[in-house]
Amino acid sequence: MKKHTHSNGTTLLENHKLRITPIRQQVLGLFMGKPHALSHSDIEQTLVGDFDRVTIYRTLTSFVEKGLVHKIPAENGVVRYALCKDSCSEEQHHHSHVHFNCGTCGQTFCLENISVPTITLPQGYSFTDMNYLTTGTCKNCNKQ
Amino acid sequence: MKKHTHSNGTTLLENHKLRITPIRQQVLGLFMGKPHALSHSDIEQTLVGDFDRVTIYRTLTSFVEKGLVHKIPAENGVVRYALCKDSCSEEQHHHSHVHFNCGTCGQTFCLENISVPTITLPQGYSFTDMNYLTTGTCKNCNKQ
DNA sequence: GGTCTATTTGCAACAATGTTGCAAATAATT
DNA sequence: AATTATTTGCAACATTGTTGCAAATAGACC
Repeated sequence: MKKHTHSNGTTLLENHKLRITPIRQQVLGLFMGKPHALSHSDIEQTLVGDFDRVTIYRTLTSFVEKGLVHKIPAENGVVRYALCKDSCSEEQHHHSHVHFNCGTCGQTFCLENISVPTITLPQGYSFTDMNYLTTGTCKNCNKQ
Repeated sequence: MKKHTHSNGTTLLENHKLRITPIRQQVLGLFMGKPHALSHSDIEQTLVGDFDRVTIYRTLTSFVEKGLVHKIPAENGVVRYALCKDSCSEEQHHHSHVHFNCGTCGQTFCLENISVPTITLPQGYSFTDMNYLTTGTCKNCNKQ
């Protein structure tokens, strides 16, 4: 049994000062329905109905700008996006969490419960964000 | 006064079972002459003489395969490459070190002296590699 | 409901990045 | 110098991302 996420998504868009449009609702729905990060082409292939490639790019850009999702670059250069857990806004993103990229299924997950260990930067360096990307085999793929 | 790195580079190529060719010597020379990581387009713009784009891609791929350099994906999806410090080979890469991307000059550095803090993955996940990418302002840019 | 306006979308065109197949050139070996 | 496996250049193509502009539309106001 699947819960209707429509109203949640709409509220989420409103909270982040984004106009409610069909493509935004549908893209946000995809993110809410999947446990892993999505690439532009994932989204392009999954969307129902005819939406322009450019519009998908702009949708993702607006989501990032308003703090709804964050970008995750993979080892091979593929850029994926995942929902920000909470309390991200246009002003402040703080999604310094651990990402895990499975070499078998290729999917990327946010390990929300694991906090990123901090490091001490060398003298002179200042810090704004950090990204901890691990590669290996995920729970599901290890079962088989 | 600049030291000739030609012979060092040649030995390095030989050690990694790579044939000595003009483009490989020159690309390796670029890496040895710069403290920061280089992207494909950095290399394309800097190389002296006419080399094909495709050949540069293949040069970088062979360097990665043989453990001479490693890939570093930046936040925006740009892929850069940097020399492996030492003891990387075709069989084993272990360049789990910290990368720093400066938001001001845009350059990426390997912070060789800082070891990557380890984390405990959730039950069921197995681990092969990790990559710690920090963003901020580098030493040079902070001076100004 | 209808009108207005700023935002969003689709389209076209383009730029950048990365890949593949194949023939010619060349590095290393004999 | 001859041989052979590797590497290079070229052409063609695939994917990914960007920009400008006119048409469509979401939200606000009456």
